Amino acid sequence: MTEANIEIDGLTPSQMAQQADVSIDTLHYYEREGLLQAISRNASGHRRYSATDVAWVKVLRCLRETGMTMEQLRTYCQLGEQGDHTQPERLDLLLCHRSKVVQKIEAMQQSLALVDYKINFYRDALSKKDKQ
Amino acid sequence: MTEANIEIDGLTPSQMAQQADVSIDTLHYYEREGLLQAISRNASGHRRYSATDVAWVKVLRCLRETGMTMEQLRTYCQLGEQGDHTQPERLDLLLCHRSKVVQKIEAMQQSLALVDYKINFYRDALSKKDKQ
DNA sequence: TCTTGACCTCGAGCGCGCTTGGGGTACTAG
DNA sequence: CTAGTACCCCAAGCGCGCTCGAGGTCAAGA
Repeated sequence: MTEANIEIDGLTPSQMAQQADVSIDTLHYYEREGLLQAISRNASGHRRYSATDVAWVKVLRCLRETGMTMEQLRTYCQLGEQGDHTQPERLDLLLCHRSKVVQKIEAMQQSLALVDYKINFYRDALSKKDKQ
Repeated sequence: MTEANIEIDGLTPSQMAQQADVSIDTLHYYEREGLLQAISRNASGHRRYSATDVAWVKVLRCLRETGMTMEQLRTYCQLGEQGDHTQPERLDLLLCHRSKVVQKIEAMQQSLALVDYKINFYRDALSKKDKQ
């Protein structure tokens, strides 16, 4: 396939994997787990991903990397499929996630402070040694 | 054992677990993995932890929670045991970890921005619906 | 004396999020 | 016609960081 008709045909699995920065296996896994809906197929049954799919997988990765579990992600997807009337629940889910992310960032920053403290300790110790 | 002689005898495993906010199993695991050195024992072979042990486990947890692997933690401990001449290596290890933590915090903040974007999207959508 | 409960050791098991292996199909270039 | 490559599906496997279970010791309290 040439690059010319990507917009019409969609991305091949390997192109998609590259664009979304995940492995093909992970894409299959997400599909199995209900995180990706109705990926279109070409005549020979091979997947063809759309630009929307790319964007969605990036969102999924973003949520995953900030600690959202597969379970929660599945819930979020299912709510999306049920239509606009689930928006309040989706908002709740995101607010809940948001607060966890904020907590994590704060925890990381605290830990960073300890790491910095230790770094300074070693720097001091080493600079004193140098002087001797 | 009364609380009176903790300073002399050290903390029991359950006291230690509570203080350091980890399970007894985790303490044993860390010991097995070489992250805790020479935990003292009482006459009947039961562990008695010192205040230093508490502090050290807290450091370990802090590093673990910011993504340092058991492997790296083990290296760090082993360097510590080898004496002061390993301080430069320990400093390197912490600097390396520090930069990873900074990266993670930045990634989390980026993800947070996306989550906020989506939160605002739902809020807008819902407030528009309310007006109708 | 008996029970209870906290501790001991060792090895196996678990949960999560992928990842890999095996066996098959389909299109393309030489 | 053949080889190569990209894909398909399914089920099993893996790596990490714990966590649990079984079977035993020990000491205090009823």
